[in-house]
Formats: sequence, structure tokens, C-alpha cells
Amino acid sequence: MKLGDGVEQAIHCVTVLASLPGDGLLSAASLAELHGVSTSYLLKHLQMLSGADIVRTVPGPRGGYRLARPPEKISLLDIVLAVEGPEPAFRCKEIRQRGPDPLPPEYFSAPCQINAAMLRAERAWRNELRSVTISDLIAEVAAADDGAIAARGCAFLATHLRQPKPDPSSKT
Amino acid sequence: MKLGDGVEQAIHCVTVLASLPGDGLLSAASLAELHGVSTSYLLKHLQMLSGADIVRTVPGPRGGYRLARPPEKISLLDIVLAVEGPEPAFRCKEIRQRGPDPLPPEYFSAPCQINAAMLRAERAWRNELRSVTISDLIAEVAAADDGAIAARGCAFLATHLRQPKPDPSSKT
DNA sequence: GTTAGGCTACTCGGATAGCCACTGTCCGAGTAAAGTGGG
DNA sequence: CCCACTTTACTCGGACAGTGGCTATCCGAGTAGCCTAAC
Repeated sequence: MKLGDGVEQAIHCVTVLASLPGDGLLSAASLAELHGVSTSYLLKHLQMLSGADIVRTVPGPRGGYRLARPPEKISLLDIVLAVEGPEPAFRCKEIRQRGPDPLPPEYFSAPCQINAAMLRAERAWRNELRSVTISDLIAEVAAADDGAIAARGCAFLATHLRQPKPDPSSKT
Repeated sequence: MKLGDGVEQAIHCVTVLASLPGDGLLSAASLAELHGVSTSYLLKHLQMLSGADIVRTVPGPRGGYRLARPPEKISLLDIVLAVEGPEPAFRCKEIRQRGPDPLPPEYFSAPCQINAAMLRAERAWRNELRSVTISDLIAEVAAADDGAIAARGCAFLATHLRQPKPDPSSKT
């Protein structure tokens, strides 16, 4: 069993996007540069997140990505399911019905006990992931940070952060 | 994320082996025929189970496989780890240390919070799998069976079960 | 008739190709912004 | 000077190759059982 590397990238990106001030945007190229990964490949996962209504995209020049929901409404499970797909890891092939002299299908109306046990375990896994939100992660990082990580983030944002509009509603 | 099909085959095989009476053996070919899968491919996973001391092999003609431990000492986690490998599904690539102007490594002595959260979830998954033993599964199957499944199993064993020795110690 | 030896056939074990999904990349559709010309 | 249009350049979106691991397979090492032949 192996999770794709895109999951880690997606979680890091969402965490960064959640730390943006106001209506800030960040382009896929900036996110890729910050994490040292391929831009084109990261785009694929950002599209998945966009399709799952986790992030929202702003097209055109000066465009980019921002969160579609507040960070406390985004769980790790949402991101994992968006990137890896909603299908469970264990797919019962019903091999109990195969082989010589198979029993009639009506004997297998109840789900396979092995499948049920594996799905229970996966449900526990998902519940654990569902209980962790992006805001929780940010709080943990902030608690363990002496200021250096935040400072590096601010320095990066000072160069790459962009606003969708001059925002005339806010007075000088 | 996707588990290999070999996991399901391995669990079914171990369950069947746990149901054998006495010192009965079953060859890989018989197990493959019973489940309707490829013999050569099933052998690979049986070798994994043998290497993990879950099943024990009897070489030579009239050889086969039998359990290496009583069924209540074998959990689903043992089988999954034997077949899929002990590595966790989530591998932290430490992309937080990458990108421009990385911080010195001493800032990252503590594990990544994202990695920690994913590993917590996987630990929950493993704990759930560890709590289910082969004897539990057999009991569940027996409880839901009206006798047909057991009868089919006995019919198959009558043809394919083999004893390693005539066992002269047991009087007639 | 008994027994030692050799042979055979069957089993598992590891090494070898094939295929699919993940990884990585590219080019095209769409759009906000800037530049430009006219009014 | 102000405005509308054109152009531009930049963004994301979906379609296209490359690679690693799972899937499927084959042949070789090893051994229990059987047959043979000598004693």
C-alpha cells in the first residue's frame, strides 16, 4: 500500500493557502517553488482540490488559488479523498464465490466478513483523518515554531503574494 | 491508495488453512483452484506469509502449507504487513525543508505535523486490523452460515486435503 | 522376504516478462491588465 | 483629458509520454515416495 506523493503536496499547499492574509492569492508556480516540486504536476492535484471545492481558482493574469472554505471546515480526509479518489483501498473481488462448484449467489447476499473487517479498519482511518482540520495543523505548527518558520513564510509572501483586486473598498 | 489483490487472496488462504482439521496440509495449487486465482501468483504471497512465520511449508511431494501459529494468534494486520510490506502508506518527503532559502536542519528536528497526523491515522487503521484475528473471522462466517458453506468446504477438503504422514502414533 | 539404492514425480522457491497507475510534462482555452488610438 | 478597443501576456485546464510497482508466469532446487534389484 502506498499513497501518492501528491497527497503530501496537496496538504502542504492547502496549509499555506490557509495562512494567507485577507483575500490573498498564490499562483501554482509560487506554490511549486515554495515546496520545490514540479509546477505542472502540482497543477494536477490543485485541479483535484478545485473540483472538490476545497480551493477556488481565480483565472487570468494575477490569478491563482485561495481556499474555498475556512480552514476549520477542511479536514485531512477531504484532501486525501480529493487527490486519491473516494474508493476504498480494499476492493473485495468476491473470490469466495469463485472456484469449483460455487454456491448460488443468494448465499452471498451478506457482505464478505473479510471485506467488512477491512472496511471497518479503513473507516477508523478515515475518522482519524476527518478529526484533523487544517486549522489544527496550523495551530500545531505555530505552537512548535519560535518565529523562524513564520518569518520565512512572510518573506516568501512578500515576494509572491498577490491581491485579486486593488480592493477599493478599503480606505488607505 | 490501493491495496494489492494479493492481500485478499492471502487472507482467504489463511482462513482456509485455519479451518483444516488436525495436521492437514493444502497445496498452493489446491488453494488457487478453490479461490479461482492463478497458482503461480498465489505462490508469491504464500512465500511472503511463510517468511513472516504465519504459515509453514512442508516441502516435497504431498507437501503444502499449514498454519505456523494458532488462528487466534494471527491478526489481519500480520497478513497485511507480510504481503504489503511494513512501510507506512504515507511517506513524508520533507518538502517543508525544500524550496528557496531553506532553514537550517536543526529547525526540523521535530517530525512534520502533517506526517505525524497521517501516521496517527494509519496507527488507528493498524490497531483496528490488529484487533481482528483469524479465529474471529471464522467465528463470524460460521455464525452467518446455515451449513452450505461448511459443506462445500468439506467436500473440497475430501478431495484435496492431505496428511503429511500416516501418523502411526494415533491408534485406529 | 527384506532392505538398500536409485529413480521419478511432485512440491515450493526465486528469477523473469507484461501491464496499469502514478509521475512528470506539454500545449491550448480563457481572461484581466496594459497599451493605444480616437473622440 | 477621457474612453473604448486591441493587443498582450499570463493563468489555469486538459491531453500526452516515461517510469515504478503490482500482476502474471516460467524454470530450477529440493525432497518424499515408489520401483527395482540384490542379498
